[in-house]
Amino acid sequence: MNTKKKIIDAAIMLFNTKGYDGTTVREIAKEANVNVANISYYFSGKQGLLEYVVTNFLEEYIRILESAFTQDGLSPKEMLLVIVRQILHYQSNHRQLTRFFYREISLDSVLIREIMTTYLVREKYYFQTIIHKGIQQGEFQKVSFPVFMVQLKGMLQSPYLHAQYIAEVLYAFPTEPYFADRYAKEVESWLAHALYKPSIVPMPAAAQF
Amino acid sequence: MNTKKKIIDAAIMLFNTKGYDGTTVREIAKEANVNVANISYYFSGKQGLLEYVVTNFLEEYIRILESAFTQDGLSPKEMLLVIVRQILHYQSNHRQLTRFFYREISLDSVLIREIMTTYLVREKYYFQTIIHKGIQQGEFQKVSFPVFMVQLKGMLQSPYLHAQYIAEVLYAFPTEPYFADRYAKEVESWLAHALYKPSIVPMPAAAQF
Amino acid sequence: MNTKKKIIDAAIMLFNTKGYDGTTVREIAKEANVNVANISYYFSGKQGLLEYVVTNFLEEYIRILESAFTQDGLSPKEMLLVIVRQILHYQSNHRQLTRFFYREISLDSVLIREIMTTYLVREKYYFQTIIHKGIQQGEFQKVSFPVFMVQLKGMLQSPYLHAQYIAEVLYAFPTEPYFADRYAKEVESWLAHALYKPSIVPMPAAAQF
Amino acid sequence: MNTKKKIIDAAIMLFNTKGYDGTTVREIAKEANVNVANISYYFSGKQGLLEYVVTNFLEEYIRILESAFTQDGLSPKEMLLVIVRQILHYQSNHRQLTRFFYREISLDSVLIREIMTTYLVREKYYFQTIIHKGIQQGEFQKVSFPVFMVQLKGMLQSPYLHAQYIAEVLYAFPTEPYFADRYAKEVESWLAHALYKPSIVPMPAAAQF
DNA sequence: TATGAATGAGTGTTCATTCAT
DNA sequence: GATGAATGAACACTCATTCAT
Repeated sequence: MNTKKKIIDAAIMLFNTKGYDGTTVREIAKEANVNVANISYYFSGKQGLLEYVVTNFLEEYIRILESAFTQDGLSPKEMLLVIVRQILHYQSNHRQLTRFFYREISLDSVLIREIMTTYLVREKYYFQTIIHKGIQQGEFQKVSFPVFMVQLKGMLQSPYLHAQYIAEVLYAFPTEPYFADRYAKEVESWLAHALYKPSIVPMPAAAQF
Repeated sequence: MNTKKKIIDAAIMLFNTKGYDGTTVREIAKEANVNVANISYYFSGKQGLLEYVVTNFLEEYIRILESAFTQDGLSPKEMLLVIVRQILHYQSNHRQLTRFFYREISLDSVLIREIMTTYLVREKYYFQTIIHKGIQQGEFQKVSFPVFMVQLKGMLQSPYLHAQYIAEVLYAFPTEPYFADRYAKEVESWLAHALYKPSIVPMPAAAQF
Repeated sequence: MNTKKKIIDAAIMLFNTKGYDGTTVREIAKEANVNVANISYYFSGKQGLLEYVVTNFLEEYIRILESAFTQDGLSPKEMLLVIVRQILHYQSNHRQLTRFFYREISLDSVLIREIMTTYLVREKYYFQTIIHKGIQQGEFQKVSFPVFMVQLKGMLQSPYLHAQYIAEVLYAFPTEPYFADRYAKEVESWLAHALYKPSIVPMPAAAQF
Repeated sequence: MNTKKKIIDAAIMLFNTKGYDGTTVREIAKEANVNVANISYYFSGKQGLLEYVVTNFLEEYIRILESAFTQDGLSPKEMLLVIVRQILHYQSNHRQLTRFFYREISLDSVLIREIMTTYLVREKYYFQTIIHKGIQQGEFQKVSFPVFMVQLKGMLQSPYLHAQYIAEVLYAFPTEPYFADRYAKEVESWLAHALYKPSIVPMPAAAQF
């Protein structure tokens, strides 16, 4: 494996474990088994490494939204479902990066925010368009978009932000399919409950057991 | 205002804004308008200050659970509702502390975790007992407790973890009653949907508009 | 016991154990069970406490020299013997202070030196006068005074400077009479050998066993 | 000259002048004309620098003992004489290090002591073996080994511990050959007097003038 | 006399980064 | 590309001391 990749992997692992400020470039270099100076060489410093990692995550995240959004023949309901499923899937394949990202982005770091804003505005555009279309087409109820988005984000990020709590207090295993599937079902159930017109509300997920 | 209190307030503000590792004791001292040495004098160092702040938050949080739990004549459903409302209320009165706490606790800091574990285990006990009682009494459906807890935490914490996003991207105002009330209603709606027996599921909150 | 005395005792103990620079006023105050501010109050600071302690030691030390020097009817030989015995006796009654003093005085501290010089010059005067008188009167051989003084100081101070070494490596007990007496005899034996005219050289102490 | 060496030299000079605790790393760095961080870089901190310097001194010291000890054809008397002369010679070539070392070792620093003990035990072994052999072979009188060692150490170290006193009070010059030679002769004279069988006691050194 | 609160200066150490090789 | 040496700035913390009470 090449130096650049080794640095990225080590950085994601350590940023996740100890936070960005709590991680030193020397730790990253040691974990990656490369010389410290390479971090400045490849990413022009620690900040650059963070931006690289964050940007990569966001690129992929937006790609998911975009691809579902531009897919033909999908109703708003189906589109939303595809997005939620793919996001959950992508996140579970990049657990460390996801967890780090969701924690660190809430920091008021000016530099990170400049990168973030672009992507978050695009994210908002996609979701808002889908929701509005769904309401116009009568598929969705009239919901408050901000409230819906905050709830959705909470639902999607919670298993990652509480990864340690889940394992050490609840004794559940977020990495195993059972928990992930069960959680995904509940999210979809909430989605149906919160958005869909009453006529089409399915039985709550919990009631299916 | 006395020195100790000034330090605590400045610390909560800065920890929230820049994270624990991203905040220096000198910044805290400057913000609090006191001498740096006082932080070590009163809290035996930066780490001690963090522990003090975190412990205080948890004490209050557990007190809410405990008080609802020991209140006579409440059904599981009512108990849960009281708890959720009081937590949301307490959180909105301590926005900065709440936001900082929910972000920072996910870090693998050994020292913090020792404090955390005690409280989280107690928190689990209260919720688990309520849920189990509700199921036994036929008020609640049979739900997976871990999955429920992760969802609940996501719901309760999301407005704080995304405070900046809400303000700067969604242009909503989490500090104003409208958003808070609306959000609280949706959380209660989700709670009803996820937990209550189908027969008693109310119309979705969104449908009421 | 009053505050001042408690501070002095604690200071001597700690200065001896950890050195002057290695001891903090807070440690002294804690050991003495008094408030820190009292040290500044009674001795105008740490430096003042040191000077007080050192001065006291030197006062007593010079008093021994003076008293033997002004005693009537003593030959130089007898005078020297009285002095050596009394110094050894005084030192063994103030082990910690002695040990600390002999170590710390070699430091090039300007402030301490000002105090020291006065006393050391007087010390030199007494010894030099005795030695010269002894030589003139034919009791002593013609010795180099500086060389003699350096040797004498080495002999007198060695058990204190190597207190720990004696106990932990040689497994001897400098505090017990046996070692002290034996050591005193050897010092006197060396004194006789180094100073006295050949005709009056006694059998070496060691040969008496 | 390279950075590491420059730091060592500056440290020895300053440790000798102001003591270990009285010297700051910044002073060392300034004296050595290097950046402060280099001290941590090369010696992992101030304590490490001390250990490095002390260890080096002890290594050389033990080497002297060992080399005389393993030299063929030397009687105990000759062996002791060789050792004493070489130690005095080595010390006079490393005056600052010697002086600092003899002063600082008497401090009860735990870390330093761990290093010391090993070497001091070996030192004891060499001297004890020589003395015992000398007694068995009838060359030496029966002396108390601990008392002898304490006297010997006093004799060997005194010129260094009182360097300043010698210069500023006695107006002698310990660095010049005259004083050093004269002092060495007296030490050897004491050695002969204290150890050798009466039949072979030479005239006291002082009597030769 | 005696004290707890508070301070400014200075402590050893660690930081991300640079640069010649 | 990659490295070890070196740096200046910043870090948390401790120091002796002061002062109102």
